Amino acid sequence: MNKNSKLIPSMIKDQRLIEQRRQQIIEGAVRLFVQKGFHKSTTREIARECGLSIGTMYEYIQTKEDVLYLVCDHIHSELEQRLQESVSDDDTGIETLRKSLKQLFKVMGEMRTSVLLIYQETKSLPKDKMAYVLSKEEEITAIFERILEKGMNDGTIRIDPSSVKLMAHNIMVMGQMWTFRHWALGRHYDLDEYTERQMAFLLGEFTSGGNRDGNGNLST
Amino acid sequence: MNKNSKLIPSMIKDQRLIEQRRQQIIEGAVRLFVQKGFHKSTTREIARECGLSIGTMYEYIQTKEDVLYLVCDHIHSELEQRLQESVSDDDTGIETLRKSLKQLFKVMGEMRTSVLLIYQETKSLPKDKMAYVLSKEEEITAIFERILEKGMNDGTIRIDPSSVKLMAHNIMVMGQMWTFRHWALGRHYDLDEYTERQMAFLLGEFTSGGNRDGNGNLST
Amino acid sequence: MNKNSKLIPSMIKDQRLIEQRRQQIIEGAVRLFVQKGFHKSTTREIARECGLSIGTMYEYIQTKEDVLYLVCDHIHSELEQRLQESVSDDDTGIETLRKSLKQLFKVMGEMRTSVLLIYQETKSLPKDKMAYVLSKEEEITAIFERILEKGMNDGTIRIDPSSVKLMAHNIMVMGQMWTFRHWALGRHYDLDEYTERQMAFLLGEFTSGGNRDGNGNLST
Amino acid sequence: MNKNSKLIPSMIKDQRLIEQRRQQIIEGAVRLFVQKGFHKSTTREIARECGLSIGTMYEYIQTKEDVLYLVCDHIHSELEQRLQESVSDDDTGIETLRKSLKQLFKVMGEMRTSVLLIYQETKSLPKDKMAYVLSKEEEITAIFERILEKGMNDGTIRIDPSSVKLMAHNIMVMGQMWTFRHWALGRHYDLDEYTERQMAFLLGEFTSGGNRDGNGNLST
DNA sequence: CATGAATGAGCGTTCATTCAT
DNA sequence: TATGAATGAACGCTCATTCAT
Repeated sequence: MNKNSKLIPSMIKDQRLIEQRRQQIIEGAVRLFVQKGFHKSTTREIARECGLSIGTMYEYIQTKEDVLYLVCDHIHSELEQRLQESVSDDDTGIETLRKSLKQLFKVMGEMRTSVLLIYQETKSLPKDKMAYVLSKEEEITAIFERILEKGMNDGTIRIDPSSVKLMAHNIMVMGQMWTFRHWALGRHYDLDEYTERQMAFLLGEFTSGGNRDGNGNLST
Repeated sequence: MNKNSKLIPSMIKDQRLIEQRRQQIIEGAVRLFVQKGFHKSTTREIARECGLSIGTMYEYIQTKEDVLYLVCDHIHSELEQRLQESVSDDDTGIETLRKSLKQLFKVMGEMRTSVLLIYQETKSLPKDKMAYVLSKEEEITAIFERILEKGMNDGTIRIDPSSVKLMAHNIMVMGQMWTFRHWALGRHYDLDEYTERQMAFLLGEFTSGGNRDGNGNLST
Repeated sequence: MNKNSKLIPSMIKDQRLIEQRRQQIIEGAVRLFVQKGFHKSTTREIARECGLSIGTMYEYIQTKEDVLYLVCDHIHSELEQRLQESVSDDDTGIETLRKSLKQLFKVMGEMRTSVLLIYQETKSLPKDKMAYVLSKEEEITAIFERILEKGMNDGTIRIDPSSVKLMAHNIMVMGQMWTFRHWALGRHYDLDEYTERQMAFLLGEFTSGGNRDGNGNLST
Repeated sequence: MNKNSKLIPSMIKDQRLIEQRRQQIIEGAVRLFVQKGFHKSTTREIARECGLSIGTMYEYIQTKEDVLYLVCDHIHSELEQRLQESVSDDDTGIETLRKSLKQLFKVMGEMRTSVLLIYQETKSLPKDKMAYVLSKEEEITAIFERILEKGMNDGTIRIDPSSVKLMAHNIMVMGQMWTFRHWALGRHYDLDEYTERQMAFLLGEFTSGGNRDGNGNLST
């Protein structure tokens, strides 16, 4: 992608090759980082896992942190794409929400370890790259904001407008929770149970109104 | 504390001194880790920040990771204690919940950077220490489990019994969210708004019943 | 050599280069260890003496102890080879013994400081490496066992069969003695005198019979 | 002993106490050094093993190497004394030799690990202390020189006068051999066999004459 | 384009020794 | 005399990065 070409200069001219090699790097690095974490993985190990020589790898990146950025960006992209897939213009707001939530939990189940990875290692990114990754996180969150707004517009979702952003974040966090609290949640719930319960929790809020006061009472 | 004395042996005999120096280490390390993170802080920097020589610091710990454990354990302890403070036997379940949630968000506001720290660095702990820290995290979560159960027993909270654990985790995560999503949330909400909205969200669930199906509809 | 490649892994792929650099390391290390001993030599000093950077040196070894092993093994190999050279199938047993003893003392004279080195530092080797070095020491000793047996078979050497092993060890020790007692012996004897006297001592035993009892009397 | 008091100054005035504490240090240190060697034993460990605090220990020594010296000197003294015990003016030369050799091997059997210790660690002593220890080694060797001379004078031992020193060293080395080659010798001989064979070897030489030429032939 | 040997600053950790109490 | 907490120079070793081939 062009943005990466700008954020991460390469010594190589052939854009095709860059794309291909970076894909290799991402795949190897994800495998390794999921196992050992970013800090405990050496550049040599990353290169070996990618099937590249260390010298060749460095033709396509500038620093080890670039690898982490590539990885985070890739996972985010996959996440975004798969969430976007579940959104259809033909559905009502609540219907879209229902489908996208299902998809969210499904995807979090399937990408559990890699989502956990970006969750834990984003902070190791250099300032500029981190800002980029966080902005992507916000974009993904915005998918849910738009769904909520759609539901508000078509009357299928009731929610205080100023809470839309927050609820979108809540949704995202409930998805990620499955990855970063799996050590505890996984002992008590399987993904289906988790999905059903969290959806009930969220959808209850959106259908009952979200017009409650701080005490949980419906405002009149 | 005795547990630390067992988990982290010291060369020093005087228990008082160990307690005092470790407190020094924790304070210095928190300051530094919040600024630079665990991995980018060197042992020499930690020692300097604590006002100890590197040699002296190592009389009170065994490895750099021990410092991280000390820090995590300390923050957890403070967290637990402050949450526990807000729990009174005299209140009804829902009342206790309301107070403890208020306290949760208040504490997360005040300890934001240090809670974020343990949140991000726990994974860098060695296996045995990490297990210990996670078990503490579960203990804290259990505070909310007990509150929810109390409310169920006195009829002030309605919730599916099998969802108690999950909701306790949801509560904890909503608290921590303020620290790890503050980069986004902080631009749109202040802590009071955040508190009020999240409490409304949670208390709505608990008072309306939690007897909804996966579509958010109240079961009949 | 293959055995070293297995005992001491290297990060470098080119076997030629490994051989060459390890030779460099051995030469520098012997020079240094002879001067200062193993413990007082730092890895940086070793590297400097070898003409390598510390990083480069560590591409060819894993630990400082590996250097010691390389050194011990090299000296042993040279020792073994030079002793083996003096053994010819065409000579009688006693003749072979005479020649090999001469060679032994000659070599001990020429390799005095380096033999002293392995003699003093072998004990600093890690368990597995030490076992290997000691087994090599036994192999070298076995050279003399075989010579004695040859002489027994062709009737030129008389010795109690059960003393063969011991006498082989005695021979080896008389060789090494020149290195580790040189501080005293060297003040009274030169190498030629030492050689002649020790040979007379040993050969006297082997020609007169070795059939004496514990009192030194010839058994009848 | 006075010599130690001069070689190793102490902060303490009371000579009795010095003697006693140093005995403590020697006993603890020998135990430790035999197990782990000098270099791998820390001063803290030595102090603990002696039942002294590190501070107290340092009141009676100046450096860690002093401990090694104390140990070497002590073992040497015991060795010397026990050898001296076996020498009686009433016996003939050959008789004295026979008894002292028996005692030598007996003592080497009993003090095997500690003799090995001084044998391996003497080289780690600082120059001046090492010279002192080596001079002690020579003194002990001189015991055998005197025995051999006695036998030459009373006609019970035949040996080339210029070989006396060498044979005394040979005797000493045959004694020490039991300690530093025990890893190999011990698999084939027990101490009694070793003693008998080595005595036969030595006594054969001394009774047959030692008047052989470099080829082992008796000179006419 | 690809390679991998070379580099050295910098890391975590140790431990002989001191000295205030 | 006895103590043990404090010290910091120095150690062995790592690893991201470079660059000659």
